Amino acid sequence: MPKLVADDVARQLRQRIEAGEWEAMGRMPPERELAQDYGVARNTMRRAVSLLEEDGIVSRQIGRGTFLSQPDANSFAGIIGRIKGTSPADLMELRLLLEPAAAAAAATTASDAQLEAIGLAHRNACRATDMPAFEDWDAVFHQKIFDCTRNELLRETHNLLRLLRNQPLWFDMKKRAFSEERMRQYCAEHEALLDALMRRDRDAARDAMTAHLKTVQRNLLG
Amino acid sequence: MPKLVADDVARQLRQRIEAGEWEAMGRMPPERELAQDYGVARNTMRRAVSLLEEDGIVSRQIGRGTFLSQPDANSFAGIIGRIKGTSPADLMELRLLLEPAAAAAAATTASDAQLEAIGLAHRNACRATDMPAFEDWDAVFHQKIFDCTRNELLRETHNLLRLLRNQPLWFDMKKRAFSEERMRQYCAEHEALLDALMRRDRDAARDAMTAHLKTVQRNLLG
DNA sequence: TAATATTGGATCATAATCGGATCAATAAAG
DNA sequence: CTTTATTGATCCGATTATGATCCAATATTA
Repeated sequence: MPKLVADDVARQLRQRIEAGEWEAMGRMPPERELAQDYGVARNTMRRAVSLLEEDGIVSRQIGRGTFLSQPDANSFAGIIGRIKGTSPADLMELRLLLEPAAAAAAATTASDAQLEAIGLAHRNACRATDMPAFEDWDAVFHQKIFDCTRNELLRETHNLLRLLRNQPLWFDMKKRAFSEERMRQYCAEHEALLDALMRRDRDAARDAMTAHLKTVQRNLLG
Repeated sequence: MPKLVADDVARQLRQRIEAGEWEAMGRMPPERELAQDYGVARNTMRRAVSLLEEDGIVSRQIGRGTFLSQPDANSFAGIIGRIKGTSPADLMELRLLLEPAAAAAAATTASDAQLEAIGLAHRNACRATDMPAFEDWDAVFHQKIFDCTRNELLRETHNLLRLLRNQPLWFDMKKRAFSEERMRQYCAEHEALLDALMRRDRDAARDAMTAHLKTVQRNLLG
């Protein structure tokens, strides 16, 4: 019956997956078991699952099983595992969402002592001569801005992104993109940002951070 | 039996650790004992504990035992630990940063199939009669919008926030704030958002999401 | 201090499970 | 009849769980 039983089975499986049926365990039952449940031959079930695989909904591994492409959406560990593989482009996009907002908040909520800490990190970064030293102080600079935020979750989210940037792959990338000239540019942009913060100018701080991150984005990703 | 017993056991152990079961003594029972408790071979239990070790949750020492490692400021585990204690107010603030941007992105990048999935979640949410059912479909609705985003990190960050909202304390809060009228209002706002998405109107989608989240914020926090 | 027990680390052979692949037989549709 | 999809069967290779045994480091006890 060229009615494509496999297509039909695939559609039903897709629905069950989207309904979140096997989300908890992150994997589907074995093909042999599914075949029996649906009353079809394993070959047919194999074809049905292959369709799901072609759509990227599941991935199969010999000897292990068939796994949902979005495993452990419901566990912190699973999220962390997947977050570790994110691309620099994605990360910069998220920074552009969070950091300007943090800068704006900092402009109004920062204490004088916190502003001084930001200034110190800025001056130390400008004094740096090699890439690792600059990167360290740059990280402190951005971190201190988030510290001014009253939002603990925002701070921790930034912490998460900072950890990602410390992974080996990132280090190489930053090293390639580093140059004396760019470091001077970053310092100038930090300076402008710091000025805005000290003037308590929300909008200027937001704009300065946005401009700075776009520079970084351009340098890193072209 | 390749049923991934080790993964399963590891998940259960992780839960017991997070529940603070062995926090007092700072260490876990011996592998041999745990293996017997769970009715698995010691090799399997070893693999399960190894998974915890890889995540930095525990550390093992020959001849001494397996010890709980306290969350470090610069580890993913530490960040997660602190994130779990964040306040609803902080969380809503972060949602207001991320979700409007995601909605705007979705307006331009969503495929027709994805829009259909969002619509399906919306209709199901409107049909819901009790709070848990509505919450489930509401979660799917927002999730599907992030799925349209091309940014994996953004999706996972939203996953993280969604997980936070699933914690028991949040559940009580949402239950108190729930009412038929509010559910209808949410549905209307979802409708407006969905309209904007289908019109491919970035700005309208962003504004609709912002308006919706401000409503939620008002209802939840007063 | 010395002997013993406990605990994690490591390896091995065995068996079970699972996806991958192929083939001949059968049935349905053009 | 030709084409195509399904079936049922069989084998393969990869992965995993098990049970057993030994090693190495630490803790406990005599």
